[in-house]
Amino acid sequence: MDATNRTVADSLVAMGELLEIKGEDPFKIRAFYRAAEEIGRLPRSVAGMSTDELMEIRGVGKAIAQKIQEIVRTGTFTELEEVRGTIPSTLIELLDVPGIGPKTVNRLWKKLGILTLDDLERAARGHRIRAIGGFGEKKESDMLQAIQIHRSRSRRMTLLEAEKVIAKITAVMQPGTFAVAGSYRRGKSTIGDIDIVSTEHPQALRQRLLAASDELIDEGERRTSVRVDGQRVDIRFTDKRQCGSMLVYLTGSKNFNIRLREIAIGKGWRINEYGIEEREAGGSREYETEEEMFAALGMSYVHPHQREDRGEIALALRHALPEFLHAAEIRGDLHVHTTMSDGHHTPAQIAEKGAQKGYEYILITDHSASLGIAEGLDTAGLESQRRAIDAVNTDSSCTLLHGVEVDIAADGSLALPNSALSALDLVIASVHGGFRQEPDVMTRRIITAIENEHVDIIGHPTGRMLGERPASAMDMERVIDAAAENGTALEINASPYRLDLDDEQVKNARDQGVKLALGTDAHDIEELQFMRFGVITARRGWCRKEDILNTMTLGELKEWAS
DNA sequence: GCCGTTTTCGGCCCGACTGTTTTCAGTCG
Repeated sequence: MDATNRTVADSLVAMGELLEIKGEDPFKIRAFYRAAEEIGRLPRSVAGMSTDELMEIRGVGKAIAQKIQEIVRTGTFTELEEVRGTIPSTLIELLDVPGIGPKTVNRLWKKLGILTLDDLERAARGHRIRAIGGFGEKKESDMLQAIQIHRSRSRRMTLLEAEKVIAKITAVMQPGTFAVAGSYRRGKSTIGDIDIVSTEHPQALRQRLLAASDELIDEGERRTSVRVDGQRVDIRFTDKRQCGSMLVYLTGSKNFNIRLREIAIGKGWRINEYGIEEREAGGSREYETEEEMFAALGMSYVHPHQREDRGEIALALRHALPEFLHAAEIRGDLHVHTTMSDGHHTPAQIAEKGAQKGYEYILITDHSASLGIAEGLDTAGLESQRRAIDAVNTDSSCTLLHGVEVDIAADGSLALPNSALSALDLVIASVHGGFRQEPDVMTRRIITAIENEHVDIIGHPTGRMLGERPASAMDMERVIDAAAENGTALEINASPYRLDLDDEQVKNARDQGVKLALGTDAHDIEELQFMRFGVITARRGWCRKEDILNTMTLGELKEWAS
């Protein structure tokens, strides 16, 4: 995201958090969060936008538009600094502790002078919390436990980690009685917790759930929450007749559900997880499937991958949702390593696995020699690899294309000469070091690579490693424009540790007519299965078949590259 | 603070679960 937009969004969120602690009007607070969210996903930089232009952004009115302009100029805004003068900013950290909200933070601060996590821990250990009205012993010990959980906070799961947790918990559930919902079902790149809908009886499932989990967080008649491998799992119990509304509710996203409920209000209805009620008449309807519920709202079915309130609801109401990419349309993998750099398998083994998967082609892209972390190929190495690939291709239903993943140096130059690159079928260029350059330097570095006529695809464009390394700061709008101008594709790196570009960047690139290339970055033939994560990310980025290089036939792909 | 196919004022999604102040506020998703 643009660095300025990040600053603006962060300031607006900080304002919201401080106002919550202050006890301001919840709707005013939500307005700040909503505006921050919209700014965060905006492809354009807000720097330099006029008040009128800013007010065209959803959730931005005159007041916030002026605050945004002030943040662009000064890095903050007057009201935020004023609130900071009355409410210590350190209190925001306390909001992250599970079970502690703004009201609690306010009282802890005013009554006990608690400003930090350490203050809170000392107060709880010293049994000073229970002295305030409204808090008892249980609350005190819960807080101590919550502080521990917060400190050892397990970061958000990758999709692979989420699948391990899901496998563990659903192993004790009866086949056909459950469905996984939540952000996993929507295919988000990282997952905070697991949500499951179950039609079993809570009491019947209780013992099995306990046996499969580390800890019971809480349980009621309709919901049980447990911890598995340090991660929260919520199981929501429902009747088969209400499965549809429960799945919609539990799948989210939150903003998508809010929009659905607003639509229902316009019709005089109320949506909840049990179905749709008529506000006046009091009648209610149940939906066994999601499809029936969408139909009742007068919309086409919205697939979970699109349920983010990014414009899909308006299209569904007009029955104008496009057909998005399907996994079956993928004809090959466009980023795979072999033993000739840091991969574990030979070209022959990769071709065999590709054939098993029904692929028409796989693009072999070993690292270039400059790269310190991996044994890379120089010009001579590429020539010998060409012979190895030709030999495999004489006898394989899956054609190996010869490419390279050439390193983009700090100044944007490439680690192999153009003469070597021109002999290849396709060239990926990627950044593998110096991730923390100044945004403008990084932007120019990538654009320089995009402008090289031999470069076909920019690999993992932001360099992020989920939970490990943030995306490099750069002006993605300029990168996308340059890719569009030069006909260079951007990669959707399908590795569950990367998923780079992310879904929103994919959508922005797609909207500008940039082609996207799906590559697993496999270093082992088992990792070719990561393609499914790339397909999901492409779908979340609203890609249709024609936006994706990998849906081309071998002939079309060669034609595109030449 | 935002917003408008009843509205420029008066709304703003909806419910589960917990602890504790026994009827509900706070937190969470």
